Amino acid sequence: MPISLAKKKLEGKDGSFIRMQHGKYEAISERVMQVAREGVDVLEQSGIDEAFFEITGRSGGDYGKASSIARELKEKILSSEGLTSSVGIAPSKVVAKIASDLQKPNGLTIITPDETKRFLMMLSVEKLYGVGPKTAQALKGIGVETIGQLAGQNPEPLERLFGRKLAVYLHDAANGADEEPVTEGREATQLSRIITLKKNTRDPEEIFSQLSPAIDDLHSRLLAENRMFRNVSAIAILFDLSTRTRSMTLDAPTADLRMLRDKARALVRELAMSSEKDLRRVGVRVAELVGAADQSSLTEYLE
DNA sequence: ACAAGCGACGC
DNA sequence: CCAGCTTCGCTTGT
Repeated sequence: MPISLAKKKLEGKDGSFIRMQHGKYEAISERVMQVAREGVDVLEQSGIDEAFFEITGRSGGDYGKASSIARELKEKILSSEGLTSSVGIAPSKVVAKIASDLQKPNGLTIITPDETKRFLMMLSVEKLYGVGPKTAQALKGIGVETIGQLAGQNPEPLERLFGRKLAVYLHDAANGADEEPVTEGREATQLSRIITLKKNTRDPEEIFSQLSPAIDDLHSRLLAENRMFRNVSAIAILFDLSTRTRSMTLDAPTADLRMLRDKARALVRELAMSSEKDLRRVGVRVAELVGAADQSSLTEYLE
């Protein structure tokens, strides 16, 4: 059954993409999402300034109705926050996403099920969400540059090139057969901080001292969210932009700052000493987070 | 099954 | 474009 979806982007009144301090941006984005939530069935925030909406229920699958809903939404965001937004309505998330990018400042683009195939056909494969430079290059290697060409490919050779998951996704998406549901946002599964070193170096002490404030910052974020971690990583980006990581999993989740600092220090040391090249950026990451609402799962570890 | 490491993508 | 931050899939090893 056809589904209507939309996605919006925060724009200034003049249509320019707004830039401002981080906290402020997040606060505004949150208010916009709040406004939007009232007018849709399901809202899936993706990134700071975008969201997918499910409005099949409210529109009854009628694209005319869907477009009035979108117009109301845009109007509400404009009057309450002074921001324009660009919206795409389509039968699937992939197509809605492309549609929303089509007319940039203050746009509203509708692609009905009938139009979907034709709409996709002539577009470059890079327009597909999930297809970046590497995948596009690989596709070009087998003579595929448009979504139409991709739609006509056999799944098998694609699978050899890209693996099962991506191959199936590419095939479905190109054929407008993507049926990814719009899902309410989940909690983050990992948190990280990364910094750029003042000078490229591989001296462990120097690196750790520059990383130190970021570790503390990460920890306060954890505290603020009342969550614990069970996995710690150190991340290094070398001068040639390649990435190295060292990670370790703990026996049980913790939120202890000392633990975080000690593990991070050891991991950074390992990274720095095993690297043949100087490091350009370093970071720390915590993963396998368990939250306050999830605190009961702690008992599972103890049993 | 789990852990570690890497790379690609996107905002 | 870059920096900073997420998420996911794949591969290898135990």
